[in-house]
Amino acid sequence: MSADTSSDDCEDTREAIMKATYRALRDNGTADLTIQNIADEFEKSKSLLYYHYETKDDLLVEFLGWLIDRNAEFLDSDDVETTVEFVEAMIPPEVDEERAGFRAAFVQMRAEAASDPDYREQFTLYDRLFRETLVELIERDIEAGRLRAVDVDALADVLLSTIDGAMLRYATTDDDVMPTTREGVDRLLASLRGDE
Amino acid sequence: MSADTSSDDCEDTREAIMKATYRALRDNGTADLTIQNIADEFEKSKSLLYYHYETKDDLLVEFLGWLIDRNAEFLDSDDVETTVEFVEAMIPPEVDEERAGFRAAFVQMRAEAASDPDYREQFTLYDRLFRETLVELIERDIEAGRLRAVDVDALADVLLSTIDGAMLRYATTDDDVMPTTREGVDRLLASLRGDE
DNA sequence: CGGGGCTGACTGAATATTCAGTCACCAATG
DNA sequence: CATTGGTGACTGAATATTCAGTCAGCCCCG
Repeated sequence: MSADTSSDDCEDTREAIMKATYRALRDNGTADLTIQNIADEFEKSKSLLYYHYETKDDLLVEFLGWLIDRNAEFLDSDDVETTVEFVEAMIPPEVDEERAGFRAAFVQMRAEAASDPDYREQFTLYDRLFRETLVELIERDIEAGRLRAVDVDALADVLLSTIDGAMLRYATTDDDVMPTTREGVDRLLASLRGDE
Repeated sequence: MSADTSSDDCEDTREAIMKATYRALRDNGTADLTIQNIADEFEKSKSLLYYHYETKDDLLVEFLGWLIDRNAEFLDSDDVETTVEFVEAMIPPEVDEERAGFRAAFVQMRAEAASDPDYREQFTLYDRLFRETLVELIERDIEAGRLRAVDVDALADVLLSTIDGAMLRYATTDDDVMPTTREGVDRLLASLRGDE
């Protein structure tokens, strides 16, 4: 009987704060991700951030979860049934401005994990989840005869590393590395199809 | 007749500052990379940092170049003659504590490039250099018959993305993704050897 | 009229940056 | 040789600035 879809000011505001944080991160980078910069992207006041979150760290922890969830959505929205579709969802052919900003934000948060244990834990879970998903897809492809029998773990790790690497390179260089990388992965997977 | 190997206080000091910055970054992360933390890793005084560099940003820009040069050295030190050796140099089998710290530092600097144009420019050049190197190695392998004829650009991009992705995942998760990724790449390259 | 959502002005601590001055060393000069 | 002046490396203390976090109180809706 609880009103789930009612106008929940609190949740709406928190969601708006997440979006503001996202914009501030995307445009300014982690180095300048200040409470003030977040507030500037937010329609309401800086003080309100402290009404909804204890500290800046609190806010950022929640934001990291939010960002990771958003990334996972790229897999659900398209229904991904095969390894090729997984790759296609993560290294899409078309240039998408919004997604470019998203990758910039994601990469910067992820790099923090190199020195922050809490972040690292989150990204470890994220990495395992994606890896497991990929392993299942590969196994299903092999069973269905869409893929030659291969070392599933090794292939999953290569694909995941390639996807993450393409994202890193895309976010941190001026060259568009996505199309060529994608073509290479396609050829690689094609060569692994059932033509023993 | 100019003394090239003379004791050059200035250059020695600047090198010491680079090393101190490296240690501060590796241990504290970009978020806590303060002038004070750098000074703590440095045997001389904090003021001296400002004697040798205009601002913190100045220092960091020089540091980025230094770090990138250091990374390139991994290729020169081992003499890399084939694609396989390139991969081996970038995804080495043995666990190396020092190199782990180096990767952590490198990834954190690189992520900054997502929002800082100066950093981005540096990493664009870095990426192109590595890509060119890889292209030449692949072409040489094909000519020598060590590799089947393939789309050189596509293969180079896949390998580079995989290497960068392995580094990112290694630096930001608790799982050691290197061995499995490396095995996968080895299998991939093996399947591309001259057995048409 | 009471309480939740919200604000602007403010504060203290952290941090970057400056600066006056020390010290070792060198070169020229009487 | 002894003195003088000059210079570059360096320091400690002071200053300027940024930034997370606080607080007293407003507004509006039930």
